[in-house]
Amino acid sequence: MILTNQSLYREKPEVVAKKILGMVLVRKYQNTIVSGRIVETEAYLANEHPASHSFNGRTKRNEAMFGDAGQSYVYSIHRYNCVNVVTEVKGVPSAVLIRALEPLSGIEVMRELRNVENIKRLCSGPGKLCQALHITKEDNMTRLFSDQSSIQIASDHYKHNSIVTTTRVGISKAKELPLRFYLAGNQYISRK
DNA sequence: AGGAAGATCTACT
DNA sequence: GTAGATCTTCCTA
Repeated sequence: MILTNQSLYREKPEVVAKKILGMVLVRKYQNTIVSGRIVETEAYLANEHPASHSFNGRTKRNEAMFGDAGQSYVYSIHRYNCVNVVTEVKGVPSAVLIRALEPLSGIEVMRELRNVENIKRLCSGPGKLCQALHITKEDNMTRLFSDQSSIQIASDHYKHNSIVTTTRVGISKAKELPLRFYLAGNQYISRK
């Protein structure tokens, strides 16, 4: 298991979205390592994209998207949180939403935090995986490539299946764009 | 100060 | 499939 380099995230979000598929999201939570393989992502492009949070300019909420590549952007929607990885250079507000994980370690902790037994339902959605890994607004703007951070993205050189590309989920604008990616045949994605 | 919208999830039918 | 929960942020007044 090796940490990722920050330079990985300086590329376009649709490139990063595919690169981090198959990598592992690692959370240090109360002396336990809670982790899962990233099996589903979505790209949100800088500016001019009506579906992106950054479309209407910089606000307190989307501040992290304007920051440097490789840091987290955590936002809340209804009663849940979702976590993104910021991409491209500082000042360009693009990001990749992590939509689903295949649980790897700390599964009992996930079950407690989620109050759900079925392993396929622990992390099969952006709000669910944040609950399972206890990711909150406190974790906004965490450097995911640093070994100092309590949330990281790492690689275990897993050889994954081919990547399926579809339209994004749950948004009302620009929903026709093919910017959602997931691992073919994986059982832990949020939907087909 | 109040209201509306949202990159969601669960529990029903 | 659809309703309802119920949080944060932004917009308007």
